[in-house]
Amino acid sequence: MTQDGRRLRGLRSRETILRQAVGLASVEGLDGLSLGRLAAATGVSKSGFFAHWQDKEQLQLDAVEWAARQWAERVVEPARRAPAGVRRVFALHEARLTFYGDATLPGGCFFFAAQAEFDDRPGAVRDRLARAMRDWQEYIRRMVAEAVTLGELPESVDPAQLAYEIDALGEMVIIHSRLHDGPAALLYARRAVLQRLRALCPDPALLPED
Amino acid sequence: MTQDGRRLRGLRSRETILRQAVGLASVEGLDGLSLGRLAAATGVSKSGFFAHWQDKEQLQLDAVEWAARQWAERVVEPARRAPAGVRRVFALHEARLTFYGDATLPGGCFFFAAQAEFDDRPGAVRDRLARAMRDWQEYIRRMVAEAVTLGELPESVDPAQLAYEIDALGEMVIIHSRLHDGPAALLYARRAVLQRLRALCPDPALLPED
DNA sequence: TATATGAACGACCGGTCGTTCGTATACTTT
DNA sequence: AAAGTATACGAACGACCGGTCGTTCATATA
Repeated sequence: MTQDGRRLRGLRSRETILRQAVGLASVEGLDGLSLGRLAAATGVSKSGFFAHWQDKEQLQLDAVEWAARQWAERVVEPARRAPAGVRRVFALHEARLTFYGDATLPGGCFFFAAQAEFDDRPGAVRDRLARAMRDWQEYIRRMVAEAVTLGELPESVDPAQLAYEIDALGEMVIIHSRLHDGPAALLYARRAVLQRLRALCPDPALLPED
Repeated sequence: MTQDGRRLRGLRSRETILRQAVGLASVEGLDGLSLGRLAAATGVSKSGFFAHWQDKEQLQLDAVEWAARQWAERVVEPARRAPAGVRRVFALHEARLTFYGDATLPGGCFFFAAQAEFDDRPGAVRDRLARAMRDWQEYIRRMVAEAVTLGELPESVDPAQLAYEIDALGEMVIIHSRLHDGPAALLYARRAVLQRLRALCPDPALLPED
């Protein structure tokens, strides 16, 4: 397995293409993104794609994979630096809002655009997106359950219920900020989850006041 | 300006086309919907559309109008039968969930699909969708403010904040139910708003327990 | 040095897109 | 009855779609 400049070059452009694809897909959707426009944006010829992927769907699947990795690095990982329990739950929510606020992706959120597009379109991409959503939802639930175990949230809390609320309040920032409220949507989403957690937590001092 | 049979026929097919267009757009998006598929679904020839609309964008704008009227009839209007105040706020939320649960539109929600598609695409359609969203958000705020006036919600409530929460928790039912939770998403959304309102309301007995 | 391989290209395929045009027909107005 | 108008059609358009093809070039291996 010696070093091969060709493969290295290939990996590099593969990475470049996927990064561009995720960015563009956050705006135009994963299917709305055409190979022609992606080619223009990356400087690669349209036919050059097919040296890396056998068809558009394979590229889409790899784009989902890339976006999932980015989400793990930029949202999940930073939140792990907060102490376990209710603070980590809120840190997860805040990390997402920071990710949105930083405008890392031009369209705001890859998964929002992709899921809205594929929720009614059966196929491998939809299945992969559904899995990503399940994993994410499952992760929030686990953080909530951990907070319950630590006594920082009451036993009466249903982790699935709270996970839905946190995700919904966070995700809708995309539409609201772009189409209506502007940056205020970030504040609404932040405050909604914060006050919800503070109301539940036996020791609200663990969380910021506002 | 009598309604001759000729014009009547025109109005009828216009209505048929718009109904179909809104239904299809709730699945494939407002732009993802192609005139060819719309023609196949309505039995009208592709070129026949141009007797009613000068181009696709005009049809899209009329589709938004049609969807807004449907929303007013199926969501806003039913909620007006509930007594003003916090009960009407919750009735509004419940009417939306009923609309979703009844699967009136095959894709769940026209506005969700359309807004996710157009939030980054400047133009007349985006502006019209933004106005629809502003009106809807404004309406929720007014209902919340009314509840405050009636003393059924505390003065400390920020109507814009609460309106964001109610809309976000309701809207995300579309993605969650289709891609992840199934019907449970409806329950999560219902309970989230119900408990939020009950916690705020000085007289929780105005609202159902669960 | 000779051979093999991966990356990338330009040209081109059949098909679908939104749109235009000319035409036919049914109804309304004069 | 004649003229005008609204509805709808089929044929055809240029642009773009995803995808295939044969080829070139740089690099790696024998």
